[in-house]
Amino acid sequence: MHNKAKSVTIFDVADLAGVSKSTVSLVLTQSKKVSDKSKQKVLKAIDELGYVYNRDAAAMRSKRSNLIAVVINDLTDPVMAQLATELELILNNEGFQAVIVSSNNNVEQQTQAINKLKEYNAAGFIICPVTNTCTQWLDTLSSQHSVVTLMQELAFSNAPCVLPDYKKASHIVSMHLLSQGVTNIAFIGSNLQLRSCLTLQHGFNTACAQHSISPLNAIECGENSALSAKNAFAQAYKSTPAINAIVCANDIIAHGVLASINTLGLAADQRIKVVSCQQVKNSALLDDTLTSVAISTHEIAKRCLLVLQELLQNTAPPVKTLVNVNLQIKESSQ
Amino acid sequence: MHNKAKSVTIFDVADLAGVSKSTVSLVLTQSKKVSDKSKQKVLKAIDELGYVYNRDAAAMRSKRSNLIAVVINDLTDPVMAQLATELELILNNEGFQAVIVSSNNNVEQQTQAINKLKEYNAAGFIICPVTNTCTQWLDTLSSQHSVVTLMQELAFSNAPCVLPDYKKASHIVSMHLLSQGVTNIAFIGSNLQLRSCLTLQHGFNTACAQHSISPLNAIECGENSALSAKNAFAQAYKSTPAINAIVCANDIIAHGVLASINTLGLAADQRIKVVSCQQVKNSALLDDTLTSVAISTHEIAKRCLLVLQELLQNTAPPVKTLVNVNLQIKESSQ
DNA sequence: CTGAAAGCGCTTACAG
DNA sequence: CTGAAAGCGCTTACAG
Repeated sequence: MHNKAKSVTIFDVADLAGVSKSTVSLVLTQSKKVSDKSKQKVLKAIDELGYVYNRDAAAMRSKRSNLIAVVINDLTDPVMAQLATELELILNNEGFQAVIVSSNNNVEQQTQAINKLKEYNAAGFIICPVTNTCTQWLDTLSSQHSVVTLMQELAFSNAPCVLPDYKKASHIVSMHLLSQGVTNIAFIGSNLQLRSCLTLQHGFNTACAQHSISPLNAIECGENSALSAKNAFAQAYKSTPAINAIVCANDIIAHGVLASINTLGLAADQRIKVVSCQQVKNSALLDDTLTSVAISTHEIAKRCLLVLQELLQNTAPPVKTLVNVNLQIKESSQ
Repeated sequence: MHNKAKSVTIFDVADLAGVSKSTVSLVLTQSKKVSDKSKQKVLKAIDELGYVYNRDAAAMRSKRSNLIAVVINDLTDPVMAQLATELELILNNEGFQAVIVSSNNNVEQQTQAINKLKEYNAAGFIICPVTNTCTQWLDTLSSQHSVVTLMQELAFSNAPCVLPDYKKASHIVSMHLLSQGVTNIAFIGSNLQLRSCLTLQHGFNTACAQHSISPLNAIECGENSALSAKNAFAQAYKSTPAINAIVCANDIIAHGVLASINTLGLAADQRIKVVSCQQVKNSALLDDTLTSVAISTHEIAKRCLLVLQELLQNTAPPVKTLVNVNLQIKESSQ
């Protein structure tokens, strides 16, 4: 029933307003070269006719587009969902049209989504790369389009990257722990080989070295869930009961570790101190006692926009932007 | 540096392949009226030139579009994120291009996003309405475009709606509880006036009536979080310690209620039974002992696609599609 | 400040 | 099965 009637064009608007198509176009594109009288007439006609601007036609003719693709690796990850929301808000405020797509942590889906969005003339691509994204592929894309990567760095890529200062995050939180004299300390994460996780471990190791302490073996849990972390920690504790401090990749993991520790029934003087490198908001989390590092998705989104705008203006943005992080000390590390 | 070189058109492809533009176009649109030889030549030329199909031009000329807008009210809600992901997958499989946008539970943002997507010629709109979406506005939109609403019903709207059978969900879970002889039972949710929550309460009340039991006053917690639910329940318990069963709007709420109950140190024979009407996956949730009702986002997405396709083909779909739900009995209700 | 004209990259009948 | 031609709705110089 619809789709057909859709033939109100600037021509009709011009007719009703009693001006030429050019004038209507100028009004539509916010040009100042139009008299106020004409502008009002045009606006009135647009309203009366229910005219809808056809961006496809405009983009095609002008060879410009304000579509920005936001390619998220996993929308069901709370941090990524938060980031997507922030990015959309910020992009829309700048007059872009944000288009969020999810690659579901799958290279093929990522490639396919981006190829499709090229066909829709996306002006830029903001990408949270999936784990096995190929650097060469990204570089090719980046040589032809404006692309910025997010949260996850690709080794030796030319594409500009915006991410939190993971190394600092794990470093400050580890130093905080070590300065209290803990000695048997370990790191726990869900995918130790992931680039961002390697960076966290690097910051952790550096802190240990500064305190002349050799850390225990890192603990890996199968997935990024509290349950998985709980089990992994329980396992690790069995073989290394001397452990007295643990640095977790994020709050979800820490939540699981704390639950595991609670079942141990340790005396106050044997308490195992727990900290997290990345705070994540989660409506299911109950306790607010975890020492953690806050990472501002808002700040990251803002930086990302800046880098993108530089790319679109053909100036060379920093190839890497590290966003600052903040230690929040609570009871869990006392 | 980019955006300018982008002038490889079907004309260039036709030239290199030694055929006419029409033939290239036919290949591009998957027509069968092209000989295999020509097709191969065209495909080869496309590959060599790095030609990118221009969907804007195609859409404009053909007056067809396969863009589907998925307007989510809150991407940071795990259920909605899950749903968005499922929808995208299913839509893309059917040859559509899903565009996810978030309205952040804000009517203005919702309206603005949809108006913009009209300008981009979206062929259809899948909308999770924000709480104060106006029925009249939706009906107008729906009379001009293909729109289906999701998860949240709008009173007396003409737009087709796909949602889980909330009433059945709360009914079966309440019946399960009541059949065990509980007498002092209450419902708890974060926004009792929300339409979907009213439906949950309706199923709950019906079950109570069938067992000739008057339920206690419903409990409302400020926000949909475990912490908020924990506090609200603690408060309610103080004034009504006789309570021995509680039906929660969802798992997050139930999680908070359980935490609150745990602090009470009740004897085994005084235990308060807890159930939830809507299971939500959350990586921070540790215990798997909650009796809850599973709602399949995959099934909802599938139904949604079907309804949308009917609309696009101008057949009249069911105005309301209720997706079935499944009771999962665990220890929390025993 | 306004109008007439050309053209963006495609698709679609319509002849051959 | 292929080619020539018209046109989708806009923008953009270019004259007036």
